[in-house]
Amino acid sequence: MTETQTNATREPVSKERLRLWLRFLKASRTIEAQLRENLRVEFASTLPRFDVMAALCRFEDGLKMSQLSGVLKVSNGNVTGIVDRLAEDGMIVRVPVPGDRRASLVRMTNRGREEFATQAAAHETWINEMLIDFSPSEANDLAARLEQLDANLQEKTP
Amino acid sequence: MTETQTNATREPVSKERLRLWLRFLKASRTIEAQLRENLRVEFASTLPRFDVMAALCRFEDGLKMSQLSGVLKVSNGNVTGIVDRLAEDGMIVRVPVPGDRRASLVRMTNRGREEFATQAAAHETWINEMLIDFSPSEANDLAARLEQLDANLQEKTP
DNA sequence: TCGATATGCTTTAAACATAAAATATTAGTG
DNA sequence: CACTAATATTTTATGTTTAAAGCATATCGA
Repeated sequence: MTETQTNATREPVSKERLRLWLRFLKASRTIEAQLRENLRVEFASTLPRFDVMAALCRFEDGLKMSQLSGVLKVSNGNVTGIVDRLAEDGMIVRVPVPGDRRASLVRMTNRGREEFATQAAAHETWINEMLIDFSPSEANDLAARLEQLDANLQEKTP
Repeated sequence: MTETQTNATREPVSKERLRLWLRFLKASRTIEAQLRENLRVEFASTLPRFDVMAALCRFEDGLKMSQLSGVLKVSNGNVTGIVDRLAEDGMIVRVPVPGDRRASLVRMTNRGREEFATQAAAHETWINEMLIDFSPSEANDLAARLEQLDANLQEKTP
């Protein structure tokens, strides 16, 4: 059975969707590259570090390593290294979990929260400048659309 | 001068744009992760390998290493390794350039073209399924919008 | 309780990524 | 023709990322 036949039994393939993905990916990479550069130059930091701090700031009670890698969609082993370095820099701490000697909670320190507040403000400004040609309401609409997309994708691959 | 003052002299920061970026990034990562997984499972390959083959298929006459890294926007040294592995697998070949003993053209082999055709068809199907809740015309509109965004971003940072 | 299995995390191996140095070749200039 | 600069690529050093293997600990059913 060929691909063409497989598709024919389902639904015609839309070239438009492929095109959308290619544009999507390109824009995403352009913005990410700029953010990386900005973080490196302004704060001697990286996007993964920023992401980890952002996640931990959203969850005041801390997150377990596995939860963290789940939230960030990054591999388990990867998180270990990033957390190691952030802990060395005093931004976060590992706290033992009372009932479970395998796990540890990762939480922000006060110093980390302070530092992140500064970085987050700058980050917001950078994004705002890069996406300046989206009006707030257009941004809102598109954000909602993307949230719906991601929700659908998540439920396809749990 | 503080960040806040800088913003005040320009334009109020839009929370909506930040939200848009966060959704954008999340969806992008979800899709990319799925593509990586699919390429790994179905074809024992990776996204960078796919990207190189896609670029070489677009340029039938082959590309020099430096052109390839330019098209893909990755560093020169990086391409060397990916091309080495693809060449080992017989997907591509390095051809000496007649007038210039420094350079070599990288081109697809027939086997590589065949293999890529299979992978590209699968790739298109995966994307089509993941973006199924975008109608072709909505996909078209959004793709155009993103192309415009990326063009604006490029001209900001040449 | 005990053995199997699941969970939480770290370590490891391979691929990928960048920047900078090294190598080789070519082109231009006096 | 020699000297310099430019070009094309690879190598090296360093670091990131993922998948999978490896420990340690927990949980659950017989």
